[in-house]
Amino acid sequence: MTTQREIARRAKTSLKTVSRVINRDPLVNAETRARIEAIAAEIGYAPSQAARMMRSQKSNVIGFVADRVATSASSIDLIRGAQDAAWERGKQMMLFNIEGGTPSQQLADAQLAAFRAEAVIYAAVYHQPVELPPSSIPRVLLNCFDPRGGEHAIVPDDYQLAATLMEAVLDRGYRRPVFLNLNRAIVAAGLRARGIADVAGRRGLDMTGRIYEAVVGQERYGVPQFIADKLVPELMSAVPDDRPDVLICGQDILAMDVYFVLSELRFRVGKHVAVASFDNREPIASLLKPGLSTMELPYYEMGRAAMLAAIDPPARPKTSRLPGKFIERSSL
Amino acid sequence: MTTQREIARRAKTSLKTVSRVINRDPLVNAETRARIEAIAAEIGYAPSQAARMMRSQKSNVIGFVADRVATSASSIDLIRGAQDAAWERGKQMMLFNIEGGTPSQQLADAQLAAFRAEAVIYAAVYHQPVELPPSSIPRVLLNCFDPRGGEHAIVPDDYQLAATLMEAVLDRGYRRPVFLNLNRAIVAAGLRARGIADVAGRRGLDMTGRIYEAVVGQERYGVPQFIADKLVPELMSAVPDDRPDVLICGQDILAMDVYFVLSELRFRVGKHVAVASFDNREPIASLLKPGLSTMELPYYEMGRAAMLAAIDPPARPKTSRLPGKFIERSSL
DNA sequence: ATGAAAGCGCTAACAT
DNA sequence: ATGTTAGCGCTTTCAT
Repeated sequence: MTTQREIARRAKTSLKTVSRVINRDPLVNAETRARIEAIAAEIGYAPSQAARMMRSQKSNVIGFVADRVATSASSIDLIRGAQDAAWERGKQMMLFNIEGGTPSQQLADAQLAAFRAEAVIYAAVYHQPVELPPSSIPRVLLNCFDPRGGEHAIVPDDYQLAATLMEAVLDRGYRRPVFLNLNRAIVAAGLRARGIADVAGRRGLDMTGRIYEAVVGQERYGVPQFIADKLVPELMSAVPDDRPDVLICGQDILAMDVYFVLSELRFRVGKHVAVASFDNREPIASLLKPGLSTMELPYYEMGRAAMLAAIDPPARPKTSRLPGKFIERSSL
Repeated sequence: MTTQREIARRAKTSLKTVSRVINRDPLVNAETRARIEAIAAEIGYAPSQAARMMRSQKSNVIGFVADRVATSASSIDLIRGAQDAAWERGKQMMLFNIEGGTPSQQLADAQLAAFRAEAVIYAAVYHQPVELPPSSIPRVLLNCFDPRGGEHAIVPDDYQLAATLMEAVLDRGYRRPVFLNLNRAIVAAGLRARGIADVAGRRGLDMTGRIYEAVVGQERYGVPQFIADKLVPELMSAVPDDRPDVLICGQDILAMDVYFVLSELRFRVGKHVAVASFDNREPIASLLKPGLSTMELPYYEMGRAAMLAAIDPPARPKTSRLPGKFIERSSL
């Protein structure tokens, strides 16, 4: 590999002048600059990040520790958002996939320390509280938060997502919505139930007894245990005037399950009963027939926000809640 | 950050001895070692990767350039496989997501050069030929290959995948299979057609006129254009004795589409007609009712193989074809 | 506008 | 078994 010293030798100038040119310092004679740039290009000079890190004591590295995230499809967008933001700000993101346990956690920490990472983003698979051991470098929690509120966190605004979706549902004239919610243990479930109930209440609709826990566990590949095959037939067996006119599902893959159960029962989605959901998990959402109307979770934007917060840490820890977007297809 | 010098000062020993302890060089007195290790732990010493890189002229960094891969769900497994293998071998993988074009490609190259990456893995979204500009560092192509054969490549063995699937189909007694293949422009399509036709021929079945191109384009989120809604009704309108008894789909999301079309036509999958496919794309494959029998693409193993090849480059470029695994569910 | 010198933290090479 | 010296490639500091 060629060095600045080599360029200086060829350009018959000093090391420092070469350094200035490489670092775009304007205080260099235009002609000298041109000559140096030509030589650098010719010999294929590439600055050594290691030497820079060492001398400047700045690594420009931000760690991204993904707790099982890299296994989960939706969270690629978290990674992409963070990567893109890092790139724009001239930072190098370093990705670590850990499996919950402390052993891999510690290995990741050691690597991050060795690279003198300036900050770490810790991302979880689903919106949840986490209690992490204290960290010596700035940390941003992504899709999770410190229940004691001591850390900067970026999470989806599940209350807003549910409220927005409920408004869309009611705007379209549905009056007998049922919400097939996530597992109660999941933070999002509580926030969404409130968002839905609040909007309903404001519109003179009582959701009491219309919110069910339909997603029981969380499994590999994000395929949890659903109870749609028991619950949906029950709900749909009511007389037409009591029967739900729309099934709001806590996640797209539950909606997919619901589609199958409904089809089994000879109900046609979008005709006999509407379906709406949360995630906009592609390709499922657009491949279902009819296409699934669903709230898109702001994962890409969350990834970006986390990276920006990691690069310029806010003065005091705060939690940012990012809104989701309603994606309209024909199931609603 | 503390340094080895600081440890040496406290331990009243030399820098080099500390270096030996940190690097697990056995030629150190056990007592000295213990003392140094205690001090290191106490002051929270972490070696500087930058200094190591610089002095040893070894970066231990392997680049992973993902051409739109990080957008695509299935290819997370490529990344996980590579990451895990890198980890085991003490290497740090550096992930770059590029968008096909040369501008981001060049930025990634510059970063990799700056970090003095020892090798690069170049991964494509689907099995395809690629012609890349020559690279100064060892390169491994993942899920793609150099048509001139000049580069090391890791690809799925699409011929084997199709042959294995076809054997499973015929073993189960199906005699009127139809193959809804991928777009002809896709390398996998040709290999699979041959695999299926060869196995059929060996079993006295002629696939002529039974292989269709049912996946037309390749789009965002891996949702291409399907022609199942035209083709399947046509195929299924034949008299029962001429009608396909199994539809083999080129990918799981096409299979999902086929499920919907069949349901529309009042055919029940697994009862009136079987379905099989390629990908094992979760959660779709296990969420479909009945569950989809499908050939799992060996992405995780491919990622691993690519990383191992990147770390220990083979003497001469070769193409490794990795076999897939039949995942049995009840659609077949 | 340019340059000289020092040194970031570590390990290779060579003593002792 | 331990220590000394030098230097990796760069940027900081301080001259000129």
